[in-house]
Amino acid sequence: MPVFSSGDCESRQALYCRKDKSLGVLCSNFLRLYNKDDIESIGLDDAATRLGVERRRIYDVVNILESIGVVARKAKNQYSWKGFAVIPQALEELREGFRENFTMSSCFNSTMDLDGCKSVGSSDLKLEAQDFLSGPAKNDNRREKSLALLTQNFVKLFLCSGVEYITLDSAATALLGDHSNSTAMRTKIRRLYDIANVFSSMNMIEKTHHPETRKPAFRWLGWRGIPVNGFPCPTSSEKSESRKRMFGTELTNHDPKRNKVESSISWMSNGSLKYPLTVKQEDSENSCDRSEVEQFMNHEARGYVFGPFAPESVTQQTVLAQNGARQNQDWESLAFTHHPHYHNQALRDLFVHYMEAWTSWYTEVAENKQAQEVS
DNA sequence: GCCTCCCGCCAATGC
DNA sequence: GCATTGGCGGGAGGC
Repeated sequence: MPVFSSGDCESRQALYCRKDKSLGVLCSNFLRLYNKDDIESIGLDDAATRLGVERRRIYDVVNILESIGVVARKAKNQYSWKGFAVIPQALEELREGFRENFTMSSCFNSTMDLDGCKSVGSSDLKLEAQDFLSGPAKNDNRREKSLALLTQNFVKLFLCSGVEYITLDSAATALLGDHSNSTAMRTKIRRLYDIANVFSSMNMIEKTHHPETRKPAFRWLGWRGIPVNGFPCPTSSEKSESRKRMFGTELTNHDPKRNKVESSISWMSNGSLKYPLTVKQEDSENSCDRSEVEQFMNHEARGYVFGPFAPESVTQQTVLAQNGARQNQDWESLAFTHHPHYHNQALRDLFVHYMEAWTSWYTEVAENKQAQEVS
């Protein structure tokens, strides 16, 4: 008997409800089930039985989680639970691996690409697509197309390009390398929806709209900790979205203004590509604005409140102990580790300015808090 | 109408 | 040869 029964559709027991079957919900349930100290190994058959799904679906979730290190394959049918603590390191490894063999040239002026096509906008990015696609040798066809590798490359798109919003069709084009094959594109986009569902349920990305094109797009949130009580902290764009997607639900199209899929990528003749990006800007309504930082810092000030997925080893006291003097240093090192490494000088300067302002503001907040505690 | 993505077929791979 | 793994795309739910 499944451990987790249907949620929204419980009253419609006999009726089929697609939302209950989504990969995002399954991922949430999977994490809830196995995020425990005493979990050493995860049996796929056991997981399928307890979650009430086919084994095939467990493979999807496990492959995606494995690509960011949350689980690791031990043996046939057996995975070990690594936990959420490994995610920052896994993300950093992806970034580092990317940096080693990736050449990127940012151009923030409206330019012409090599085959003469006008670039999409003022903030375009040229990527050497062949360098970007990391993974096994090209003749290893099956592995090359694996969900795990696709997941890692999808994450790299966010981590290493400096883009804030990515549409799935542009991601598919970037990762596929051949946008003329419509069947392959559709398949790739299907897989990206799967990945997006899982990451969204973990609050690592959010579905929103590209501020320029208004097309459905995904915004990278990164690993910010465990969702509070099963629901993530609202982000700035969530606040501005009139219709909100709740944690653990699917990413079905809820945009009242549907747009026909059209690739926003123009390809260069040498295989390089351009795709629209929105560079993180301080004054952008969708960027990590001050209120969002405040909200994030508020969590820190009183100790992060872990939700149902919280590692049990992380106690409130442990979290509190991390506050105080070490906090600023930790945030700085975290920021250093995870900040985008812009090749563009202007962007780098902007980021440095942003970081300095943030650090200064945080120091002030920390000092005030300390003063309050003393008094 | 069409975006989203579940479902299960079946080929590749492992034992 | 059987079991496991997982790519793939048809087609239907949902907005």
